Amino acid sequence: MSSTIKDVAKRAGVSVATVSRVLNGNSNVAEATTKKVLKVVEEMSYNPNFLGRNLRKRETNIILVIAHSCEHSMYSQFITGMEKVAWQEGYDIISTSVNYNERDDLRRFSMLFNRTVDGVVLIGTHYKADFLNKIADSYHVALVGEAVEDANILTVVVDDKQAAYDAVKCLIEKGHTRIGLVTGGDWALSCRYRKEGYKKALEEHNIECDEDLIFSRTYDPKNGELAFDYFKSLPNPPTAVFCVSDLLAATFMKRAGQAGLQVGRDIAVMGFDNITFCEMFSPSLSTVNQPAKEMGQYVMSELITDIRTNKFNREYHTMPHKIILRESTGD
Amino acid sequence: MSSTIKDVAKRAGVSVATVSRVLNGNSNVAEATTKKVLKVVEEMSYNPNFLGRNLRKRETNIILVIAHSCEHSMYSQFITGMEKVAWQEGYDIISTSVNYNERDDLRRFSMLFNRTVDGVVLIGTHYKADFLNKIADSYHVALVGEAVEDANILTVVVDDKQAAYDAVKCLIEKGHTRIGLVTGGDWALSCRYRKEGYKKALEEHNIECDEDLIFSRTYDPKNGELAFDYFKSLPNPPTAVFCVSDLLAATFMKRAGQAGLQVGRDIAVMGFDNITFCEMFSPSLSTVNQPAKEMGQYVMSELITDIRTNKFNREYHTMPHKIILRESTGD
DNA sequence: AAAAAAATTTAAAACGATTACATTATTTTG
DNA sequence: CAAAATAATGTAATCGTTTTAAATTTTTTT
Repeated sequence: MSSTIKDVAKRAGVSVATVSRVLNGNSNVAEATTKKVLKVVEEMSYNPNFLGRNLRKRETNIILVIAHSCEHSMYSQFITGMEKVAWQEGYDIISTSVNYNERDDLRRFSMLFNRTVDGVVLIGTHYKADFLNKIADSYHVALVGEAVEDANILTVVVDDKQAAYDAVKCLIEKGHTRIGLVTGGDWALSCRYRKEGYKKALEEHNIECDEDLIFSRTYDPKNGELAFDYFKSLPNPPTAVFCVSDLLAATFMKRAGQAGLQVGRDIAVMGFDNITFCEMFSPSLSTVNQPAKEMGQYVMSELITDIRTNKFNREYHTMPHKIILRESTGD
Repeated sequence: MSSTIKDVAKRAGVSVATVSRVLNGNSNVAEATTKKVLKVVEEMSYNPNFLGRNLRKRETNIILVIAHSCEHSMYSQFITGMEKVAWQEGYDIISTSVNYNERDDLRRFSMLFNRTVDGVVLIGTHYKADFLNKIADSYHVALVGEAVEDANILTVVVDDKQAAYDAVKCLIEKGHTRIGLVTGGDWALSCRYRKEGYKKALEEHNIECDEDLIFSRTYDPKNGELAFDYFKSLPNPPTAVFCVSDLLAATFMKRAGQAGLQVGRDIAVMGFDNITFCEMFSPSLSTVNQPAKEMGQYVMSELITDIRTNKFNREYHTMPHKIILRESTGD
């Protein structure tokens, strides 16, 4: 059994209060005492039990990050950014991933309810607004990477509409007029906004929006392949395609290659997110970059401020995206 | 401020002990009382504070998973497996990723030392044996996916030597005799074993091992490209390449494609891990599958047993790998 | 109906820290 | 030099639970 603050106190010949003061860097303790205590702490390799500490302080200095997959490289960037700020501020970050299951998903929040963590950041979530709003009344919660409609919660995202607009405009400027859209369906807010941006770009360049060129299923990567097959079956297929995620773009390209097309020359493809693999694909994938690390930093900084002041910041904050051109869109 | 067990007790007209018993499913409580208490719990939407509970019980039922990147799809499989078992057993899993930094890395263990978690699983770690052994004397720690030399700790891995042997043998059987190895260097145990397996396969098929065909750097993906450039510069380049990770294989293939080679026809490439993207690459990547989910289940099951019985299981357990053939190795 | 046994319930003591308040030792000040 | 101010330390309450041991109530047995 590991030693407690009492053991340290006894061995150092002081009271537990003094030990606690030394360990918490309290100024009102004589230098000699400090030394003596620290020596004993070292000798006994004492580690304070945070259950005791946290119970008394009524805080844990831990933030939970809930992501619906930890595989996504953008998510890991979010976390890197969050961690940087959190550590600076004396907080730790832990994470857990969800898999779309009502019962399990609720369980993810239990650490918030039972006070194991001080706050939660949701990455790319699909919880409903009602659910989130209710929680956010009494706990500190924030969203990053994906907004939720009507959720009145601190949210940090890119301007999806503008980003999609820029991406499609870029394809148009390369001379394309028949541009396909591969999207995840209207249930995701980001997809809705990206579709709007897509349409706006076409409109502004006097290109009629052909609904046949919109392939809308889910984010499941295999839908990239299906999208290609579908487009190929059209009498007048698109010469460029904008996919709302790099994974969809990846499988789209894969299928295009199998069908004998050379992506970048025969057809242009643009993704979204700028995941690590974009550069590894052949051809490398043009995409829209989200400043994930910075987004993570921002959201964490705001959340910690909220926790400390016990305020509830409901800001909807957008951060700048960037179009990254690689081989998949040709020259 | 949220309500406590005291508030519930008062409102239900019973003692806190009774409330606690109801909440913990203790049998010695009258049915009527149970109902009454549960009703109040519901009304007040009471959530027990786990800091209090955990302090008293001296356990948290949380396991921490430390991975050095959460981007790797195999890691996410490990976690899926671990989570399955953990949940069954009433444990929760949280995770954190490390980034090779002495100071930070130690900090990852603090949750173990300060009793915030009951145990730790390390995924693909590079901590040193001394460090781990010392910790494992007093805390519950396990390794999965990568062993550490001389670490006397519960470890769950595949038989890397045999796996590499099988992979290379497969290339040999496809008629290759000049087979390159792209490895991460001898500091990683898995790389050492895989190199041994590579050599053994050559040897058993009477192919002389040409040290020029071994490219040994780090796991950094860009070394795949460098490996290709290096091999291409040889007077007699390999016709097949075995890479110790899919990421190395991916960048190798990418570079080969850029150089005008058609992977699968002009050169065969075999990876290791079977990450999600293997199927998305063009051509799709042949590889060695690790039963990551099952490995996760096994390690978690053993670890929890250890925690409960306060034993320290030092088993080194290997699980079956599988060669997956796709396009990158041709027909 | 009383005694014994069983079933509930409660009061109070943990768990391991922090911290308000009390006390003692040391300086400073008039 | 005594009184006041300050610094250092100790005592004990507290955080929100669980759980032991004791007390109470209910049920069963005689």
